[in-house]
Amino acid sequence: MDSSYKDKKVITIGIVRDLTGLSERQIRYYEERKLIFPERTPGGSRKYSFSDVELLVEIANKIEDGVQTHEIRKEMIRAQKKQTQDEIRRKMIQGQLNAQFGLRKGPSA
Amino acid sequence: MDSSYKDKKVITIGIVRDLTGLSERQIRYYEERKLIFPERTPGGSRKYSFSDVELLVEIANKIEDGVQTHEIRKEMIRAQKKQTQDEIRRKMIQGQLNAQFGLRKGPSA
DNA sequence: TAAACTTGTAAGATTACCTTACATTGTTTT
DNA sequence: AAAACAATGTAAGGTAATCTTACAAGTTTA
Repeated sequence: MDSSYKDKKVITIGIVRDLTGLSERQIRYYEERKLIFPERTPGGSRKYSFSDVELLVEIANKIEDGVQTHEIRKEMIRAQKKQTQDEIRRKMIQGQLNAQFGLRKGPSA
Repeated sequence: MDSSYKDKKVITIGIVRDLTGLSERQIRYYEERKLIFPERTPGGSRKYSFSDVELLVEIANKIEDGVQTHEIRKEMIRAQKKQTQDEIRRKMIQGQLNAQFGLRKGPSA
């Protein structure tokens, strides 16, 4: 529900290289290892978001700490799974509240 | 003092074209008329920010209303001048308050 | 009407990006 | 230790994206 400019995929790989200090080779390799998922232009050029840039910096830090892409991927899946579960719980609680008290979407109106 | 991702110049002209619906010709022309100021890569490619994209949409709307770039530029300069004045006034008032009461930067600490 | 405004289009050149492949160095795994 | 894998560099050849300049054409302004 945030949906700012942060998640819009509009940055080409050259800019990402400059923003992160990583090589294009590295950026493409992390995609190959399924750590990052750029979109593509009709012509095939990669497009990244600012969120992607942030993620790449985190990845680079872990790599520097000796963590392998394989490990990083597992961590990411774990974190993503947890977040999904949290969202489900949150929605369930919201559902219970609505059922009990018939509340509206927000405190307004 | 905002300085989010919104003002970082990271978007190439093709993406701006897609985001705004304008032609590259138009985008470059509005630059020629000093309505927009992209940065450049070392190789010479233009780089725009999300703010630039928003501004281009506003420009496009005015153009559609029959306003000429010349007029739009005058409006922009006027608006910018006003904003500068507002900032000066705000700082002066802040200065007076600090002189009178010796307040800190924020309500924290 | 002449001049300026706005936009399209084309040409030719250059930059940016793509994929594939091979090499290297270090680290696991068998 | 040998083999396999991991991470990265680099090179080649090709395509996409962008750049500047110039001319055309319809519209608006002076």
